[in-house]
Amino acid sequence: MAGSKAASRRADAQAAATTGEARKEEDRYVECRVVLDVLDRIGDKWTVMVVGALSEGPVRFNAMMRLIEGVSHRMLTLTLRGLERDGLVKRTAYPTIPPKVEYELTVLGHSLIEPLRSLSRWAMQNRAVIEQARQEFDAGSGREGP
Amino acid sequence: MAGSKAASRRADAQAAATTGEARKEEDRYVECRVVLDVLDRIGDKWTVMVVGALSEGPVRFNAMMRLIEGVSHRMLTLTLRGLERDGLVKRTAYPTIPPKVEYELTVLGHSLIEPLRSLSRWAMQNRAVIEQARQEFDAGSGREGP
DNA sequence: CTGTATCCTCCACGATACTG
DNA sequence: CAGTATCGTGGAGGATACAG
Repeated sequence: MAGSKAASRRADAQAAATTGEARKEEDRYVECRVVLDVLDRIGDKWTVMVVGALSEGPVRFNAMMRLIEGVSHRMLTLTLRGLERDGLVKRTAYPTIPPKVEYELTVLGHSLIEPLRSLSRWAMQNRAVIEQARQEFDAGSGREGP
Repeated sequence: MAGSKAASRRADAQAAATTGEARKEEDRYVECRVVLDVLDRIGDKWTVMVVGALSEGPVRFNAMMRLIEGVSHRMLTLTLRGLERDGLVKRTAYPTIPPKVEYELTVLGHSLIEPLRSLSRWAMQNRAVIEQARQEFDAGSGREGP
């Protein structure tokens, strides 16, 4: 059957752009790409912590440094740059001495919190089940015969 | 204010376990850990694709290999192991010749799709805004004076 | 205080080959 | 067909030093 291979999806969809089938294929393809794109950003450990830290208001650079505990100077900078680039975080520099820079979530940034909470809820609800599954798996792997 | 540093949260919460303040602190700490734990699993590129591939029914190993396009033999195995270990995927081996192994989402695995869709929706709704933000950022960085 | 650049380490992942 | 083991490498991320 044509179109079963991901590599050919775009071509297939283009060749038969009017078909409902092809549109569905193409939609799934695009959706996957987009989700992956988002996950590349927010699936990152530090990004989650930064968003969490900013969720209740503006925070200064050094404050976050202390708040997040374990993040390196470099990674915090990079993470904030990434978020700023994507329009999720607003950076405000006050030209004082010493310099003072505040970071805060944009409207877009805040809107991300909701779906993130969705994941959070799932995680909290199922952490016990998962933990148990892990233990059973680790116990069962290696001795299933005599 | 005591407890502002993440490193001391556990100790603080323990020391004043009955305080509402401390409980809130501790809750946030645990929630963060748990979300990070989940993200370590599902934030991964291949994991998302695997869950997607399995979302509509059981699939055999080689079928996924072809379905996912780009995943290596090794990574697919590792990803599936991880998901199986966490109880998100069920592995069924038929002792035929040649061997036939089917993977499918467990109930727990299916329940993950919902929050994943939540993210997906967000991503689809805001991809244009994000893309524009990126272009503006990339354009603005480097020439903001003359 | 905030930001950038440099070096260096380590491990995640792909390629490959072998077994059941 | 499915799974495991081994090796080689690119790049992510920490440490550090310096600049504005």
